Amino acid sequence: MKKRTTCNECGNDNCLITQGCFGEWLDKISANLEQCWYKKGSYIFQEGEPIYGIYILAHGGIKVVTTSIHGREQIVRLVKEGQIMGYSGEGKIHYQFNSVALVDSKVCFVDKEVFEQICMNNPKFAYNLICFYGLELQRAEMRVKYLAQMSTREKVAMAFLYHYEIYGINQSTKMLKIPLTRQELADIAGTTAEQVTRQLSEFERKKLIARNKRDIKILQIKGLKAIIKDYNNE
Amino acid sequence: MKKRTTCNECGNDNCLITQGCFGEWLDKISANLEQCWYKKGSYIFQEGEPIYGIYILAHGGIKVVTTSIHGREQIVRLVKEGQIMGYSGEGKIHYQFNSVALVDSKVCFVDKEVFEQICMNNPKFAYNLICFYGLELQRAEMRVKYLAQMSTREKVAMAFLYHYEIYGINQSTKMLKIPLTRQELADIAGTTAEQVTRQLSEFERKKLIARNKRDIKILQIKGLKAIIKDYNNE
DNA sequence: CGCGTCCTTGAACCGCGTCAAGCCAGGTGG
DNA sequence: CCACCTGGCTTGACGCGGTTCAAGGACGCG
Repeated sequence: MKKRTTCNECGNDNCLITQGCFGEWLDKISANLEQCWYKKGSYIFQEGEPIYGIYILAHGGIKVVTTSIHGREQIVRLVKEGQIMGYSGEGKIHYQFNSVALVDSKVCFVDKEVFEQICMNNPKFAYNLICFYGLELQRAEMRVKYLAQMSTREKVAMAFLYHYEIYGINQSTKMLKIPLTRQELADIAGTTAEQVTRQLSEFERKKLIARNKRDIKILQIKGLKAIIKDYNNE
Repeated sequence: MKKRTTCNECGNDNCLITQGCFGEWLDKISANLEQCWYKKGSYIFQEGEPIYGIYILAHGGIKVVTTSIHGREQIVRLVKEGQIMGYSGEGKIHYQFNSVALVDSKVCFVDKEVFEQICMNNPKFAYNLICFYGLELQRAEMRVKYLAQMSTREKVAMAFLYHYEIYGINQSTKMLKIPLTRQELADIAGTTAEQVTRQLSEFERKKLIARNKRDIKILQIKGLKAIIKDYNNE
């Protein structure tokens, strides 16, 4: 087991905790935090399990995914470092989704009651969280729109850009930081792996991307965005 | 212009404000609240407009909708009385959606700065809002899953149940409280009005619903839910 | 080397979106 | 009162995009 870090030591600038909680509260949270490392492919939580608290992704990458209709999977969200997952207010008491590590990941867990206390006593944290949820909700609503109405080509481009926005690229190689399989891209786009392959071949022919074995390099972000007529980033 | 009501007089049990704010804050909010009545079909806000604050639906029904890809519209959310719409944290400064009254509606508006103050000084309100957003986010993510993978029949059943869950039925007539056109149902389901008609005929043949002119009566909720294999309400 | 996994490409089927025509109810005006 | 028009609803026929099925290649691992 690797070494445990406190919130003060963590150094993750994007963490909602360290951005919104200060002083003694940081110590209190650190004392009540559980940290776990998950190997690539392992589950953080699964559909149907009771909800005991929230998870914060400290390091790595995670997909939130549903075991799904007609045997297919659907990735409903990609989680970025510092973001929260698995909490849903007081209404639901069981997870509706699975959460799977895309790469080896470090995750912090906060108990439900502690979480409520943090919200009630750290207004800055609560406000930041409200903003985060607001944005995430908008993103989800945009995805509702996209999935409902786009052609396969647009959806694949969209999945690609979504992945790029969340995890970014390795500056030196220009390759996507966290590689996804064709099937995983299809699970984001809401289509099949075959269609993803076809569209990627198409994109390569148009010099928008380059493929080296299984790795993908983005050549023209603008070209990809142009595929989706009304894509907006702002 | 109809009479203005304060938060103390409003009597809406579901309002996030009255559930989470108390005493002098209720007075302060009332003093800073703008109330407007919107006729059926008119816009509360439109895509591209700057965001000055948040809207709370006091009475009526509202759809959040996008002018959309390939000329079609997509309803991304139905808003219930007491719920919040139009806020998205500090990142976005323009609305990404249109908001349209489904029936004559009364809406309260709170300025951005006032809203931030409310969040920072009413922990109960902030916590409730976090829970609300968490639930709404889950709902949106479920819709991502549904739209991406369901057949048209399932999507229409889904749209129907969604509408039913949000606005409910008139207890005496058993008709849906807020009637939607075929096109609006299609805009929820992510399909066309023709498909909605076909599926409704099908549902009628199976005695799941009854149609009287344009009004729809639900006969068997369970039957509709059964169409969507893994529909869960909990 | 053999096996499993992932990727790629082609071919065939079919669900659903599109187009078109007709129906019904409500509104308006003569 | 009827004639006419308009907007929403219904149903049928057609064609295309995308899913499915199948076969073969590339790569990694024991």
